[in-house]
Amino acid sequence: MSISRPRILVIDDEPQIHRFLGPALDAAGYEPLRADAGQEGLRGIALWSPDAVVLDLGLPDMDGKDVLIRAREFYEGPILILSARDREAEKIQALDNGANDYLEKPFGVGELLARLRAALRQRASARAPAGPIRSGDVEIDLDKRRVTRGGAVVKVSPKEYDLLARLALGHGRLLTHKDLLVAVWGAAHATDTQYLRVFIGQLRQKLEDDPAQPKIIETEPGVGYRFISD
Amino acid sequence: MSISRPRILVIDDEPQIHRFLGPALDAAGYEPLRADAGQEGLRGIALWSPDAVVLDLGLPDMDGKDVLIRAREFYEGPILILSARDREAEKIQALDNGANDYLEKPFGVGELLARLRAALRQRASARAPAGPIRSGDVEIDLDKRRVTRGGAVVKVSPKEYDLLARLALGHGRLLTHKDLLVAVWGAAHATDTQYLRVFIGQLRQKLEDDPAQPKIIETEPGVGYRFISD
DNA sequence: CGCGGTCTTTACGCCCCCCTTACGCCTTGA
DNA sequence: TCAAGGCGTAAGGGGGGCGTAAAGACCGCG
Repeated sequence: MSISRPRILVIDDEPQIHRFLGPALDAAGYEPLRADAGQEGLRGIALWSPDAVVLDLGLPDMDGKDVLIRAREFYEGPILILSARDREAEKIQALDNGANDYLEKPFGVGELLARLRAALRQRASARAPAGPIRSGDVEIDLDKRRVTRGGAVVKVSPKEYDLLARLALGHGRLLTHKDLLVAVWGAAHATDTQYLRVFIGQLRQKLEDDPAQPKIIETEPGVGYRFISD
Repeated sequence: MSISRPRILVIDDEPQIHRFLGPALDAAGYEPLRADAGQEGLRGIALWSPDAVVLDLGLPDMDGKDVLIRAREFYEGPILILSARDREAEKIQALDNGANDYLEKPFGVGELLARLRAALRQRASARAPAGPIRSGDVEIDLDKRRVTRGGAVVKVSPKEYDLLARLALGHGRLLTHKDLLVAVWGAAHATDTQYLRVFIGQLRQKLEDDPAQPKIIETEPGVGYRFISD
């Protein structure tokens, strides 16, 4: 059983949805996260790796269907769809695109929470272990959004933290340049690998014993980077 | 992965439901099983261990809610609830009693099938992912994109890795020169077999005990190469 | 308006990866 | 026995990716 509360990312452009869903999730023992558009939502999934996602299909910047498809390329957790429309074809399409459930608006918040519980239940065993991620004397506490080294707090800028968090969530898996760029800078900068070189360098200066011989953030030439955790 | 068609048990006392759901499931590639009452349904789950269950809450002999609870004592597969009533409290109760999904009647058969696919899908993806591929003391972890030999990490370049991964995925099958060249270098270099000789040689230098007597990557003269896995 | 921190952009040297060429060995068949 | 072709190995050169430094741009703040 994890110590921290399950994180639920709500992707919706309507403020009133957030206004009543946020407190409801909070009261039900979850930690609500908020995104108001598709791009922001995708970055939220990549950066925070929530335990479940609630996605409204009607978004201002991109089609909710595409958000779903893109999210499924790297996210395996439960995704619940909200939609005002009740066309059956849309339901079928969403479910076949990887959605776990589909609710029509207006919906009862009790039903939403119940469906969320049902979706989380079957993923319960597959949940990522909570707590800080360690690599040598470096600790990354995703809940507190804090990085320490040998117990002392390391000052990291927002972008540095986002990049480090995304790497740490990989758990030794290789993350491609594109993965990292899209997660931290958005899809518009998916090829600006120079950003990565600069920020990876800065992180190594702050975290590695010998930045020229990195042991925490490894380079996989031509492909990407990986975070080595204990 | 089962070869036979997924078995779907439908527990419902209304003949017309079976009459149109049975053929629909059959046409969608499933093997429909039928039960007309609660007791019979529970026996069916225990005897046939279906891949999923569709359960109507309105049954003649016992409350559908109790069928659900009893079923969950020994059955872990997906259970979809059907119900004529649309009381939210009933939905919540059913979902919290272990149901995976809940549909109100009347429902579209397309939606039911889509929700069934969604429920079966995440069950399939919950299976353990394939582990690393082994050959002697060499391990190739396709998930982490990492190659080790006797536990130590082996440095491989992108092209070397692509080639090795393609070979390893063959699982002992012979892969022709053309197969490998197209996979790694693209169709434009489908005849540059010298590329293969060089890179196969480099891989053998890094992986084989005696590169002159290869045991991991075998040569099939004039045809191609094969990867020998345990 | 000035200032500090952060992000972006440019510049540059180094190293490694990929491709290429060369050559010797082996097998095959005339 | 000799020629031919496929295979394996070695070595070098060109190009591009990587790391690093540092300057310029863009904030929020006082």
